Amino acid sequence: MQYDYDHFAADNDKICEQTCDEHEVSYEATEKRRLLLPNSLALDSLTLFFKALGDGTRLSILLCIDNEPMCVCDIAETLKISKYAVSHQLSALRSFNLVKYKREGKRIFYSLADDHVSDIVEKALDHIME
Amino acid sequence: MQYDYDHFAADNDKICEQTCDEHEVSYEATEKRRLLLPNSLALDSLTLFFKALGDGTRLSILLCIDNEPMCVCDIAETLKISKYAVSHQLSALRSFNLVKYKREGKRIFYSLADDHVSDIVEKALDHIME
DNA sequence: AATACAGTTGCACAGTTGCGCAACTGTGCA
DNA sequence: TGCACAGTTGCGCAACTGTGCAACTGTATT
Repeated sequence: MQYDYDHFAADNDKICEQTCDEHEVSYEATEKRRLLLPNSLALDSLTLFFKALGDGTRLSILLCIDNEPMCVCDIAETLKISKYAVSHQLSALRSFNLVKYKREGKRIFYSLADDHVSDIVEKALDHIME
Repeated sequence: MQYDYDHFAADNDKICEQTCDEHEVSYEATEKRRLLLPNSLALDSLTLFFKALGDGTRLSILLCIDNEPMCVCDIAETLKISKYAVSHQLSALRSFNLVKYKREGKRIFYSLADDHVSDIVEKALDHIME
């Protein structure tokens, strides 16, 4: 997970030959959608958000701790993946404010940062199921 | 965009030493959530769905054609990216049933396959904005 | 103090992804 | 039929990503 905020700003100039005639693109944006114009910061945040969910390991970790706070060790055990993978991905999710955590003795319990993730997963699932 | 449906099934066995004691993970899944157990097919579809949205080019294409159907050429012009990039990414979005299209003369007009995408983007935006 | 366990992190590397290019298909016009 | 435009696609490469390993930190127990 890298934060390529300048991915878009880069070389907008040297676009190859594209000569479609009519460019009266109306682009009537809604209030919110106006924030998501090309190259906007909001678009980048949104991309990063979906990118965070767009990985099997991260997504199953999120679903895993949605029920109840869990420690790294139990997450690894439940999902049958190594503690290294879990820890790496939790650090990615942390840097994204998608999870919160608190230490209890030797264990560190992770849980979802807020309800948005569950909501969005739910909605996405509706889409998948048609 | 690759369809690594067996990514999870692979080597579940050789997990490294992880010896956290209590594994009474209750896992009280909701009706829908039950579909998303680790290694399930639904989880993979969900991952692929978010992966599709987790790219700046694809996401801005989707937002672009959300307002009105657009041809490849105009999308490229509007977003200031090459027609190759647009075409490659549209093919990814197509293979995911996120867009539909119809030919009109030489042009091919792309539009969103359904309303779910807009909804989900809207919700995700709420999350981003806190 | 020493030991053990839970978790993190920098590095390395295999695997993946995005897209430019050249070459292609499909459509319409002269 | 030939040409021009709109769009697609296989290949290749640079850039990125996921995770195992070794080495580390933090906490608790002896």
